Amino acid sequence: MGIDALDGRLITLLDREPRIGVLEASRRLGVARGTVQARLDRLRANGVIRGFGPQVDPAALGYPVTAFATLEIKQGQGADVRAHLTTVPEVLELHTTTGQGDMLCRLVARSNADLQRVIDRVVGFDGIVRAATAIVMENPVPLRIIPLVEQAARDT
Amino acid sequence: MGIDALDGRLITLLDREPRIGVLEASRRLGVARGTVQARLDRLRANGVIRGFGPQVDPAALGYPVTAFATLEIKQGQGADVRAHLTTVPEVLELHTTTGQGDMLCRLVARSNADLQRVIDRVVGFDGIVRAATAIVMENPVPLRIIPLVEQAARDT
DNA sequence: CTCCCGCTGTACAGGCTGTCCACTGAAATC
DNA sequence: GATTTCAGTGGACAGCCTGTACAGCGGGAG
Repeated sequence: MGIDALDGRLITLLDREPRIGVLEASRRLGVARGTVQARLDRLRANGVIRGFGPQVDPAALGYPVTAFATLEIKQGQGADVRAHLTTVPEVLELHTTTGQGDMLCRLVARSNADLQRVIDRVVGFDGIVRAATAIVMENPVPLRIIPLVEQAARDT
Repeated sequence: MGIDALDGRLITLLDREPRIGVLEASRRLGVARGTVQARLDRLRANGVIRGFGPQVDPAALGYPVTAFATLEIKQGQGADVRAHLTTVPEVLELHTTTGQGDMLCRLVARSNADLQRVIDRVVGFDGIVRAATAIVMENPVPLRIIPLVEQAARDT
């Protein structure tokens, strides 16, 4: 169920150079091509690797502003709020968290001014009682997974 | 600088089926292969597509618990705190936000009990004054980008 | 009206993928 | 100690895709 050192090295390698392909990866790792192929198949089957979709940068799309909004939800309105937020393209992510009907969502906007429009659209819904927004100024640690992969590989 | 409808369709297609490759994509989109190749090159050059790295699921690695922690930082300790959090593998993401020395980070852990260990490690650092943690219960909208891509393509 | 740019269709060589097989070595089982 | 099982190895094959190049075409900009 976990991953071993070879799995870890493989994932790390693919993360750094996704274009290399199975054959080149086997050369870099010093194993047979079939081994890499089998490992990859297993990692995908186990759900460890979900896929190799394109990583799109919202900033390059014209949405350089990121914010996190904490939403307080009226009792029993959870499903409606979820459905509402799903329809807003600027909502990149939504979580329900511990606490009284709280949700946390990640937003992007074209500018600080545009963020106001997005927030209005997000909170302009009956089930939402209150919202607190934190605008992101810096991103010292962009979403990463490699350190965790190496930790998981070490634990084996 | 923006993207057009074809770019949008291409990104959406690659997001759904990353394995298809340039030739198959050109067939699906009804354009010449060279066009897809040129579009992809441009999207990567513009930074719209950062890469095609593997999408790893922390839960499948043995870290099914996610939490968000808001940290209050002592004046002038920002850099030190960043350096500290960078060394914690369970910190997947770190942002500095508006407000007095506030940071927001995403954490994962092996269990709710293990989350305590992670939090202790995160906040066990001088520059951190206070921490508030919200544990994720559900994830109704997983990190997504396609709706935004389609919106950006429409705006052209 | 003309230039420029992007798209098309085509061509070519090279390399990679998917798949199969027999062999080896080590760990687990009896 | 002998055997079964499993993962990895090295090799082979056909098929397809990639990277690259080039000439022709059409529309938009000047």
